[in-house]
Amino acid sequence: MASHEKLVEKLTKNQVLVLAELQSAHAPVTAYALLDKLRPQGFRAPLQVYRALDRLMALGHIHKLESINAFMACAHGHGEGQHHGVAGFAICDKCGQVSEFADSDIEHRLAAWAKSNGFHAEKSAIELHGQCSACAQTEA
Amino acid sequence: MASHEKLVEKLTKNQVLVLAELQSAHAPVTAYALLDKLRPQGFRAPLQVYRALDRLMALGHIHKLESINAFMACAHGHGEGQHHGVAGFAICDKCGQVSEFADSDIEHRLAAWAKSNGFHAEKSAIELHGQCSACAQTEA
DNA sequence: AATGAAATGTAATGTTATTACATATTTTGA
DNA sequence: TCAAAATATGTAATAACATTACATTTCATT
Repeated sequence: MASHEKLVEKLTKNQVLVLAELQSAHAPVTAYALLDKLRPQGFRAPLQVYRALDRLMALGHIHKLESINAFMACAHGHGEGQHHGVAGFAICDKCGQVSEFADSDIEHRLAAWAKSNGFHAEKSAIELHGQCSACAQTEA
Repeated sequence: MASHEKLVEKLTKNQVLVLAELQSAHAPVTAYALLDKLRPQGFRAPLQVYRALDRLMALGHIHKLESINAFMACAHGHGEGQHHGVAGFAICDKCGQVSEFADSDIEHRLAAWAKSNGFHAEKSAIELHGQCSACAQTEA
């Protein structure tokens, strides 16, 4: 049991607040939108948000969608044996809906490219833009 | 012959200047860095750069690296039958060097995901971060 | 030359993110 | 326990990236 203690990450108050906001959003949220939502809870400056976001990303709890400068709670759980592979995102430019997906083939291809080119990859971003199923049907 | 005329895109002066800068850079450049480099050529405002960048991206001459807010000339040519697949980028966080790559397997997997999920993809961004071969050897 | 479309110029502002520094809280270990 | 060290927070200012709005010019076509 004691051997687990190091693994049990403890989130600080600000980190918990930011993560909770993102989890309840079920959609990407920008840093400044988070700041506004958390003002009632005492947030006053961007840095409070960005610091929490940095830590939550490092822990794998959230993702940054680089192409829209917004953040999303990770769709997967964070239990014991949960392996987090490379995540991909499909972003609907009409309605803003985002689907997270994982594809081990893509992961393997990226790893293969990295290996054969001597590139030491630490993180990746895969983002698709277009229209989601619903929006595509509602005529272009 | 005449049937080709519509296909021969003509770049404007500003677009040519921006593209030339990016091509000679052999590395990603930010919009404001481009603005500064082009001041001697008469550029005075960000919008002049952003407008040219938008058009060059639409034409496939350049790519935006979403994760670093910078732009790069496309590594491939733009001759007649040149098909431009999905491009991936490996960005070295140590030295800033960027390698562009194309992987048709990844392209197919993304297309397959999109098809089975009814997502109509229009563009994609694939960006790896880490250390390039040279930097990884110079010890972490 | 007159028209309309596309491109350009300019200013102001909006949005996203970081630096710098001060203060407070928590952890560690003597 | 208490002081030192490490971690987390607070606050202000500023930097970096991007767009809106509107006026003017250029260019292809009549």
